Amino acid sequence: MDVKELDEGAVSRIAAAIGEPARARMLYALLDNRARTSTELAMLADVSPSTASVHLSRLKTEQLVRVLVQGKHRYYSLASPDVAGVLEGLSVLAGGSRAEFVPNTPNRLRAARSCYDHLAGTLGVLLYDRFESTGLLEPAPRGRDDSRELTPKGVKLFEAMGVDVNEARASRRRFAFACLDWSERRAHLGGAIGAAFLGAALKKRWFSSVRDSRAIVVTALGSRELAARFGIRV
Amino acid sequence: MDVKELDEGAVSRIAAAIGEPARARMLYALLDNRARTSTELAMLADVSPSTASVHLSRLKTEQLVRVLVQGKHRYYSLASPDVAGVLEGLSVLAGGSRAEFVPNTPNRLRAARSCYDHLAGTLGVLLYDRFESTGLLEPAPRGRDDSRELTPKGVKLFEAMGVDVNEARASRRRFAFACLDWSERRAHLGGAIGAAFLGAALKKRWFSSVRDSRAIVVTALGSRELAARFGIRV
DNA sequence: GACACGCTTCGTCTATGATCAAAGTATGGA
DNA sequence: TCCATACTTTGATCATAGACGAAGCGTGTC
Repeated sequence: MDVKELDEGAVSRIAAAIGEPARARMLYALLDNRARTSTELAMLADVSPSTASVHLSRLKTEQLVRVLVQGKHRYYSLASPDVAGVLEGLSVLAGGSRAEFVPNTPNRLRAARSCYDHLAGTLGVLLYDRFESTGLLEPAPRGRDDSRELTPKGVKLFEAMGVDVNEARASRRRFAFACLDWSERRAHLGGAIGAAFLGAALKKRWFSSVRDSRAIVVTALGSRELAARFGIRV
Repeated sequence: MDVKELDEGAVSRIAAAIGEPARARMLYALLDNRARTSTELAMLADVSPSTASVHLSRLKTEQLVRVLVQGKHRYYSLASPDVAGVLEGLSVLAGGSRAEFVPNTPNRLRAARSCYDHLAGTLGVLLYDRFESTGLLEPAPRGRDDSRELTPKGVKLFEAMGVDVNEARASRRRFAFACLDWSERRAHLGGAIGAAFLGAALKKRWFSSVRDSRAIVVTALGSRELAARFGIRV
């Protein structure tokens, strides 16, 4: 705990805000990192628009969500990765005693997990850093601050490993963005291209997902290929 | 999210259990990793014993606490490090917009934080592993499963760096135990000796604490001393 | 200006949960 | 066996919060 005395009142208000089933449904609906309108969230939470409005007001007051007003629409999204982290932590608790299976492989090979459908964790962060430092990834010329774009070199290498970059680009979701990793406190690659990368790596058996877990393991083949193609040693 | 569909009902019940101020006070009182009796928690939460009993029953039902019965006493403690992690996450949210100051030093020098009063985070885990692998730390011959003991070699090295091992042993708290680090999912050194180690390292300026944060930075001196005395490179 | 849509606010009703005192149960010590 | 202590259970009371329909407000389109 920080030296400052904790305000349990603030903590309990936040927890209570999450603790109402309708609000919980709204928050978890926002975990996919998309903004949603009040009406959408009302439907997802299975409450009337007026009820949803009051709930969203409460979530906003507790700084769990933020709202972007565009004309008559109000787009709600999670306020921060910290909020996502707490929701994730709570979902781990809700998962009960199903302890995560930890395979008997070296830790460095396991320090990854999937974040929704892309790679997070220590490995995800490492790969993101290397993509940027080796000139495969760069800030997108326009769009949100965290938007990213593949360089021509990056397109080439991703295509070479089996990622259909154009398909990822054509996707309705964001192409690439720096998804702040909660546990690592740094960014990993989110968006359609992040998902495509993970999908291709799994398909080529560079990575292996651990059963009943979001943990991702790098295979021996994956180590070799990442070193040879991307200059990344894991 | 795991492939399995999340049970928002379970999540909201857990969050609601935390969300009542009296229960929140009890949970945070348990964050120091000590077991406390029902009567103690009633006082800490400022409610009557009967109210406390009902609240503790609720926390037990949601698997946030566990109870050890000894005679007529019931000792409550947090059920798991995951629970502590969620409480920590909620306290971060409750801290509001006071973003953690991130100094412009290499990440590997910052990957540590204090857990209560001992060292956690990546560095804490690394040190723990090295203490064990270099024969400074071993499972305690008796006591709880997670109890640890310094070997004679360990005592010598800790004394040499300024840690009063006997004072730590005489402390009313546990001497040493494997404190499961939530973010790293592995153990770091908890207990009086863990606190003494961190205290000595700070005093000798091997480590430096980051203002307004629980982050701990390894100094250049610290890197050298850890390498020379413990064979640990960070 | 009129109309439709998205969303908020208001008023009301109902269910739920926190509270404690009193009574009950289990344990330990004399 | 009796008494004290720790804790639980029960019953009653009260406050709070979630629910929605109706009305109101702001925005966009024609």
